[in-house]
Amino acid sequence: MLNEGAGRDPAPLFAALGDRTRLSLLTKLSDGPSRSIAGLSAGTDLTRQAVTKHLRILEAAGLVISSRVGRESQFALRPEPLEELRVYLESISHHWDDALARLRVYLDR
Amino acid sequence: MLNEGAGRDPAPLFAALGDRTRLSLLTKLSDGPSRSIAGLSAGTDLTRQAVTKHLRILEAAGLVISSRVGRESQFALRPEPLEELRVYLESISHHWDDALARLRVYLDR
DNA sequence: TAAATATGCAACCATATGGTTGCATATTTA
DNA sequence: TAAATATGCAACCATATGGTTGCATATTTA
Repeated sequence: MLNEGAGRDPAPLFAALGDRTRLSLLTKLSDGPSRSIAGLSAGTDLTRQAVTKHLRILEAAGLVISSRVGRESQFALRPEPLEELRVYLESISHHWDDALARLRVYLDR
Repeated sequence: MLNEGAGRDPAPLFAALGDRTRLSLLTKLSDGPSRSIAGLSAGTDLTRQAVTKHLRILEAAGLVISSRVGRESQFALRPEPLEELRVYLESISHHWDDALARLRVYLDR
């Protein structure tokens, strides 16, 4: 059986990524330095408050970090969890490939 | 700006993975051949109906495929979407790394 | 200092989500 | 054929989720 891994439960992380708006925010933040809430809200059809909620969810998942700079809140990407998930997905795929290989050996003999 | 990619919107896929029960089902299915609903429900503290709902969600996301065999429904993993997501996560991380590199060049000059 | 800008917080809302129970139906198996 | 097994479908429920509006507060800027 596939080891669930030493890391934390990946489900909440996937859930944090399971929203178009949040993926879009991460994409914007992957583009360069940190941005303010107003900056991230511009161009969206959502209210600033809605965007703020999404940012807090991303922050709770560890996908972004925020810091107050003057009157604005700056958000920046934290890529570590993305890497964690990448490894996790890879482990499932590999485990599946191994299982298929074993099955093939079994069928061919 | 990071290209959203030629593939479909990854948000629904992430959402499908954003649940402990569903991740656990995928893990079980990555272990080997297909299993019936009853087989997948055994050992869970959920009802068979709840597990069925999760399986249908995974199926709608393309993460598993089902086929009726006699009186039972067999479910098997479909690893392709996992690979898609892996690539997607990788692209965000890479994009971020590139942005950081550019920033560094800018600061150092 | 007064006006403008950038947030934070709370209360509310409609709908989605994760589960359950109850009952019908299709296949096997004794 | 009768009992057991494996599902499917529907109706219901409590709570989570994604958004909004309204108003207060902290910083800048003119």
